[in-house]
Amino acid sequence: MYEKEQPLDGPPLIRDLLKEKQAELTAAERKLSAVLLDDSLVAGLQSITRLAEAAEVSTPTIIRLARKLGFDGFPDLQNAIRDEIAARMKRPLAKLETAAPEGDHIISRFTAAVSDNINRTLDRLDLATFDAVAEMLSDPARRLHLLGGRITRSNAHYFFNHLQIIRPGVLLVDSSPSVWPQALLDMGPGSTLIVFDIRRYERELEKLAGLAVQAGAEVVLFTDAWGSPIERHAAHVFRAMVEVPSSWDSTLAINLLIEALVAEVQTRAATSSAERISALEDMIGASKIFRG
Amino acid sequence: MYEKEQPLDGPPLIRDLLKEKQAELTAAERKLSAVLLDDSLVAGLQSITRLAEAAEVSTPTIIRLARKLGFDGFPDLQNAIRDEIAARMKRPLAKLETAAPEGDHIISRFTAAVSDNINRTLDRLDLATFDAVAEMLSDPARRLHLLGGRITRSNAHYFFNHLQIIRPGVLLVDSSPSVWPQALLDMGPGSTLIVFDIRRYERELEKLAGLAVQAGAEVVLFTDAWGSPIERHAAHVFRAMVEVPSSWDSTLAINLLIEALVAEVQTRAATSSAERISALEDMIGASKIFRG
DNA sequence: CGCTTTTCGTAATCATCACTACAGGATTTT
DNA sequence: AAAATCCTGTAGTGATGATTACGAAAAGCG
Repeated sequence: MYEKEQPLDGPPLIRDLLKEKQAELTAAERKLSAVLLDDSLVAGLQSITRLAEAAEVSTPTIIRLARKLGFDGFPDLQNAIRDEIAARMKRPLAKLETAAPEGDHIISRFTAAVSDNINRTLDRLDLATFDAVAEMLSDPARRLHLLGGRITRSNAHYFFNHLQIIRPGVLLVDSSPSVWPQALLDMGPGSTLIVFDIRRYERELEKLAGLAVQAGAEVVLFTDAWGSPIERHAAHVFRAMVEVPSSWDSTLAINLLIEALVAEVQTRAATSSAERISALEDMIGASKIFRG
Repeated sequence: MYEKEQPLDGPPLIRDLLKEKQAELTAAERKLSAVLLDDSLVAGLQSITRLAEAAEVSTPTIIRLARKLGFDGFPDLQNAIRDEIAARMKRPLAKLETAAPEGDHIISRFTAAVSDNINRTLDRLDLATFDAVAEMLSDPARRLHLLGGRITRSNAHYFFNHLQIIRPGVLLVDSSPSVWPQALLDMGPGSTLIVFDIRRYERELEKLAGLAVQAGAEVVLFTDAWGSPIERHAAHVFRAMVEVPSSWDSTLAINLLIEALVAEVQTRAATSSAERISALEDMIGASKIFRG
């Protein structure tokens, strides 16, 4: 009659059980595990048939997973889930916090900040700018040059990586300024220079951007909330929030913009890029290097 | 498949339904109602037989109560209870709400997906793994090798970029497999190989990871929800959700993990890395290249 | 490239469940 | 106090659920 208050480490939480055994799970089991974890296990309270449909696996798979976790069968697992949820409902707040990291763990504070950054970045985002840039990047006649700073080099590279596959005429500007003069030769009218410059703005970048504009190129700038000096040269500017509880800035909001742009450009250039991609995959499939 | 988000006052809460009808309930029904209310309705998720036992009433009583509340039968009531509990369990984490969540604009749909990815990635994240890896990466005696695949190369580079500044002994493995044999020479005990491998898993990466383990290195893997074959070699695994409305996968959740790790490693290695950073900044300040 | 092993779903079987019909018993009404 | 009404549980039935056995397909291995 009396419910025993569980010591913190009493019954193993199914959540943790799932995470722990994750490695030994098969593909289908992992799919199921994902569905369970998604809704804080609530999905596991349905009948085995419904759960199977929801997870797109067969009912035996569910039973096998239950057994793997150490339960007798599905009903046994279901009881455990109910108990766990009941326990969590007792102290709604206290228990939830352990589950969803709300503590002082960095990952929590960090995510909160990132979430905030993304929201604010999107609030400030001008959809017209987004569309205009997407349009510009989709024009196969245009030549695209990507340039990043010390930290944002990776972002430029990431963008380059995708654009290069989707369309022709994409170039990654080398990071060492000594070769920039040559790169400038290619930037004339019909060229777009995509620059990344967040705080601890780099003079050299602005210099190059200015010269590119003089040469007739258009500049698209990704910067932070405060705005890099390159803004004056830029035809289009994206301002992203970058502050997080770290000594470093977060470029996640910038990456979000990049990924969204890639998706959009991909869509617009669908036909031609489809060919490029399949051609590329053929090439990759053909060359099986390092097959010792 | 997809749970529709209920408007705040959409479905009448069963709790309230019960209180409302309390007056018209019979003795046995009231006994049942009490049991239900006790455990925040969780008791109602058992089979009708068990619930009957728990409430010390008969099964027909349960059905009659369900009907009185306006439900078709017991399963119908049970579904409502599950939905209600699911709603209450919804992640307390800050929801990333776009300014225009309703628009079909890609950026909206994209952000929604990313937000979901991040939440689900964190749900699955094992904090112990995070801490263990942070600890490992903070050990200045360890040698760190970073390796990415076709797409994830940029992520590896981003991680490398930061780690390199924070601590000594960080290496980025070249992307061309032809030079991997040399790289392998450096990977012995005391080395950590950090691999990124998301779907369209690359055989070559697994090959290298396997050899690295044989040589005595430890492997840390960043992969997607399905799990790269490298998992078997890995001492620590991070699984991130990567699906977005795009032909491409999103590595944002992976980047979040990376940034959080950087923040943590930075903190742990605070003293020594502070020196490194200021030394680096001095160097950057001193060499004013490209100042035409 | 063929073999073995593992994984996964289909289909058949068995158990349990939700529900209905009915009747004993309590409560109320006249 | 007798009759009618309402409440409640027992028992039985159809339906759904959980489980097992088996075979196809995929993955791993030599």
